[in-house]
Amino acid sequence: MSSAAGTPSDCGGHRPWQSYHTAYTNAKAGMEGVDREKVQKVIYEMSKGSKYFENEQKKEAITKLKIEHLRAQCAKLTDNDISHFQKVAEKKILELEASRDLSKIWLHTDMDAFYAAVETLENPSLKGKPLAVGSMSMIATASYEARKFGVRAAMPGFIGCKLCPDLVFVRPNFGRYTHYSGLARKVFQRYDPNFFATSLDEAYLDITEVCSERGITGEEVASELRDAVHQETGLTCSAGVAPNRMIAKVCSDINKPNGQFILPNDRDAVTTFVSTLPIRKIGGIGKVTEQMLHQVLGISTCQEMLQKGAFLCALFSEGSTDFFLSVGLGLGGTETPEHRLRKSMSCERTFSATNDSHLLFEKLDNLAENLADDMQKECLKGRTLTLKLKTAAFEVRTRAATAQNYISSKEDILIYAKKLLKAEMPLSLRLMGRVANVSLQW
DNA sequence: GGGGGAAGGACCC
DNA sequence: TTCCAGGGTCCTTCCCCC
Repeated sequence: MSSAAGTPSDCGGHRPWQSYHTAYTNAKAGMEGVDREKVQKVIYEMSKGSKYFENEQKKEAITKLKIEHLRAQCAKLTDNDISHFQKVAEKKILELEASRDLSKIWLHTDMDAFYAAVETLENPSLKGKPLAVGSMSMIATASYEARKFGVRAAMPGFIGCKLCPDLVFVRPNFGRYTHYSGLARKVFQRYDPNFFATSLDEAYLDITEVCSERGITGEEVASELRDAVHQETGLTCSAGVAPNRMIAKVCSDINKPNGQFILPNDRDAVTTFVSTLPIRKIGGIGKVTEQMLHQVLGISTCQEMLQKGAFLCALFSEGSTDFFLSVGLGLGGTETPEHRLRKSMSCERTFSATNDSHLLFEKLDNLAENLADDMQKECLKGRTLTLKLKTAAFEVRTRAATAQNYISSKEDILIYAKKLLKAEMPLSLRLMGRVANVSLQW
């Protein structure tokens, strides 16, 4: 059995931890020099045998089936099919290429280990310590000192403790983060009044105008902006500058923390950049898509999307294909999207698993109250009430009901939520939550 | 066929 | 000791009804 290193056939061998990939296995900034193998092993040892682990395996198996299905479809393609789809792909690539816009300069900023940095700023005694913002069940952000041990966001705290016994925990304090986020956004505003934030610590700025008005380069704007953010907040951030948002986001990660990377508005520079760029770096390509593209078509880098264009056209929907080929060409959004309204509001809580129906209905009552409060604060009403359940085995179920009229009160929410929960009884749950498809009340 | 509703997933921070 | 979150968006598939 001598297959190429790193191929799927390595799975399930004498080093089972190598095939156990969680959301946080992927390398992140600050994780260089971490003994990946050792970290993997700890994660695996602490996870195996748990209900969570079993559910992950079940999901893995489903992904494998999907991959098998795609491979079978691929094998069925005749030479005729392939040359047909080759033409389709070539036409599509030409169209996409024609739409390339190199006239805009986009900047993506990302605060460095934001929550952890804020906590350290507020409590200097934390400085230099491996810090996790979160709890034993989940880490929201890890400081760079903690990342050296393999600790990172989206990892449960108890595993973080095992990797780094001196890990210090701080509970998230969203009020603080919102405050500092506001200070940073004031700076962003000076460079692009229409900037848009994607979270408390990330934003996209169209700096085309500042650059031309002040006769400065994107690089100069980036360092000036990062200085200003540091001045105003005491926090550092990283930045990426590129002709579109997709690439700018990738660039902001390259010299993290407290760094920047500039890609010039030049077609060759962009295509060279994506020629070796791993597809997983692209926003929207996650663990599953990465596996599918790699294990079915052998695609690892963005450029390989173009080489396999015919197969992408043959196997995936038009929307997916357009996206994949755009990635291959290094294309991304260049126009500021219009402001979008919120589409849903939700509230969910995890608790120790129980099948006590009295307790479950009590929790439902609390959730309904919280959700109603939140909705009324923002003057929102919704029509579709979705009850989300997570069983003791980590299986997620959603059950939805649509009301005649728009609702927002606790009582109205409960009418539908109780009905949906009753229909599922009896069962043992560890999480309950609700999502309401909302519409703005005028 | 198309639109709306329901269920499930992928993905992001 | 603890034992894998909570807030979103968008997409696909299926089904029903017009």
